[in-house]
Amino acid sequence: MKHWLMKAEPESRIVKGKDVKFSVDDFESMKTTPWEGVRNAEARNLMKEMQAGDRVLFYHSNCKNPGIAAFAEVSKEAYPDYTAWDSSHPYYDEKTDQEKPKWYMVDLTLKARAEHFVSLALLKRIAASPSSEPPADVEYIGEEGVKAIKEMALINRGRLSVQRVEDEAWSVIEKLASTGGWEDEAVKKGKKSGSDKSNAVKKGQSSGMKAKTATKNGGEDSGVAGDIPDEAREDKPKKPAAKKRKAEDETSEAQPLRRSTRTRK
DNA sequence: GCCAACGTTGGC
DNA sequence: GCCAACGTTGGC
Repeated sequence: MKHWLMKAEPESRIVKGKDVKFSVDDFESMKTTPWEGVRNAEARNLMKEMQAGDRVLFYHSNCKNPGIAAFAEVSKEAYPDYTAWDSSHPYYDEKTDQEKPKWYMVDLTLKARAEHFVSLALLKRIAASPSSEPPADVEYIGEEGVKAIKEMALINRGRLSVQRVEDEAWSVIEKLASTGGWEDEAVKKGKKSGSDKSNAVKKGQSSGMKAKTATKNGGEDSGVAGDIPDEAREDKPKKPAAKKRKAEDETSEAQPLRRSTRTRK
């Protein structure tokens, strides 16, 4: 079984007139969701490698408090991302069609929220230890744990929205998420980390990575308010729309047309 | 909102 | 195939 990390944006964002927001609350309410909208070749190729049962870290990206919010699993292996040929979809890609799908997605099923939100700030703080000696508050991860974190793509390859997570890193994250023990630097309301275990997830969403538009039923935020401590919530103004990434794939399929990003010069 | 890092485009 | 210019990601 392999492990992965997939990014989603917890904050609203309008793309082509639609809010592609998708929160963990939504994820939780729908249980299983297609991870549509990935328009990056490397990320797509990684999704094609995923097997049913593989475990996935659900990551909050591009928000005030980025980090790992939940655990999920691959419930359906790669299949064509039909949103690519839906012209009304935010991530419509005019260059592909059903005859030759270029983009793929998998289905993910939420397994559990992280009891303790594992923030990027924490992971970076751990990774910053020159000696690989773990910080005192998370000393239970040991030196090996520090080394595993240092090697995470999340730390050294920031822009990849779908990444492989090595087994050691996976177990360190699991340990952190279930044990806690550090001061959550990102918490705004003064909540501590030790006592509450639900501080983790709040809303997750995907955007640059997965565009989850369809399923939102309107009130995602309201949904699981119960377990969501406010600290984790982020509210940023929505960003301008159309910013999605659409990297072309270089790898496998040949793509006849590529959108030129630099045409506007 | 700013801007660093990094991926991609596309001229040569 | 190299690499400069330019876009985008995404943390801060």
